[in-house]
Amino acid sequence: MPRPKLQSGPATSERILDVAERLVQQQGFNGFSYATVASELHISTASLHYHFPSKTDLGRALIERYHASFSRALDDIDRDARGAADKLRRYAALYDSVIKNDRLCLCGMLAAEFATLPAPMQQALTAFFDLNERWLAAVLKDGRSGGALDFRDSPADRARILLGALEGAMLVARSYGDEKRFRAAANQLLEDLGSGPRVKPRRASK
Amino acid sequence: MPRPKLQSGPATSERILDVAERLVQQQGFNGFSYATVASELHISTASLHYHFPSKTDLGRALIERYHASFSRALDDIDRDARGAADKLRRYAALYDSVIKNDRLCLCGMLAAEFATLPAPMQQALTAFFDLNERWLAAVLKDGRSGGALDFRDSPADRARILLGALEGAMLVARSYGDEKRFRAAANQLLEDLGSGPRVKPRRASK
DNA sequence: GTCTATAGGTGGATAGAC
DNA sequence: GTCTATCCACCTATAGAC
Repeated sequence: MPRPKLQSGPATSERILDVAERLVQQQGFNGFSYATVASELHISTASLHYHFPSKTDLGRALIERYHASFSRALDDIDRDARGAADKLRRYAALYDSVIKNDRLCLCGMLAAEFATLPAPMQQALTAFFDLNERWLAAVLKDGRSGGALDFRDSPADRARILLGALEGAMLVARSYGDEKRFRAAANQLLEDLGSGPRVKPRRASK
Repeated sequence: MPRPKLQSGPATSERILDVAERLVQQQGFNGFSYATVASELHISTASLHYHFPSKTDLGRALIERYHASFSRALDDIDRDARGAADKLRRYAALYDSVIKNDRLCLCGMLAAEFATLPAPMQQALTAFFDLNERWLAAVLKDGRSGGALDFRDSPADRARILLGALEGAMLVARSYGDEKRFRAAANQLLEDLGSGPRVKPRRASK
C-alpha cells in the first residue's frame, strides 16, 4: 500500500484526468489525443498508457469522475438550497460555470459523439443523464406540490425538457462565444417554471 | 460548358455531399474520413479531392447546402402553414425527420465540434443559427400579436430558447436511441407556447 | 512510474497517368 | 473526372530499459 503523499500535488492520474477533461469538453473525445495531454503535462504518452491503458479506459474514467463530482454537487444543493426554485437556480449555475470556461458539459459533448463512442462510454453517458433527470424530476415534483413551481406535464417529462434545453442552450451559446446567451436562456427557463425572481428574493407580493 | 446529363443520377459532387452529410450528422466532422465516403461511393479518395480539394471545402459546402435546403423548407412552411402554431409544428417536424434517421441536426453536431472547426465553417455555422432564430422570432412575434401564441419574453429571446431546446432534446434523445423522447419534448415545448392541441385541431372550445 | 523507441494503422492531401 | 501510387503527419498502443 503506497503511503499518502505528503507534499506533492494531485496524483498523476488525477492531473491526467484534469487535462483530458478540459480537452474533451472543448474539443471532443475524437478531437483530442494522448499526445496533447502528454505534452501539456510534460510526460510521455507511454506514461499516459501506464495510467490509462486505452483511450476507452480514459474516457470511461472521465465520465465516472464527472458523474461522481456532479452527484456530490447535487447533494450539496439538496443540503444548502432553500426550496425547489433555489435548487434549480443552483443547478443552472453549475452549467453556467462550465460555459464560462469555454467548455461544454462533458456529457453533452460526448452525446454528440455518441455513435462513435465505445460501448462502456455509451453506458456511462446515459447513466449520467439518468442521474440528472432523476434529481430534476424529484426537485420538480416537490416544488410543484409545495406550490413553488408550476408546470403542466409530469415531473419526469419536464425534467427531460429542462435537461435538454440547458444542454442545447450551452451548445448554441458557445458557437457564438457568448455566455450571456446561455445565462439569459437559463434564467428564462427557470422563470417559465414559476421559480420566482432570479436576482434578489422579494417579500411576499400583494 | 458541359451538356446537361440526360440519363445519369445526381452529379458526383452531390452524391459526395449526400454521403458526407449523413456521416457528419451521425459521427461528427472529426469522426468521418474521406476514405469512408470514397469507399461507400466506390470511388477513390483522389476523386474526392478533385471535387472538394480540402476537408474544409467539403465542410463548408455541407453547411451551405444544408442552410439553403433549410431556407427552402422554411419558405415552404410560410407558404403552406395555417397560422403561427402550425408553422411551429411543421418546424419541429423538420427536426423529427432528422432524428428518425439516427442523425443529429448537421449544425447541432458541428456546434459541439465548434472549437476544432476551421474558420470558414464556424462562420457558416452561426449564419445557419441566425437564419433559424430570425425565422422563429418572426413567427413568434406574429403568433403572439395574432393571439395564437403566448409567452412573456421577447420573440428573439424565445426563439433562442426554442432553438436550443430542440437541438438539446435531439442530442439527449439520440443517446437513448429513443426518438419518442424527442417528440415528447418537442410537443411539450410547443404546448408551452400556447400553440394549441397537437394532434387534431378542434373547433372553438367553450 | 517514467522514459526512449518504435510498431502498425489511418488521417488528409498530392503527383501524374489515363 | 477518375485512377494508382505515394507522402508525411498524426494516431493509439506496446516493448523494454531504467
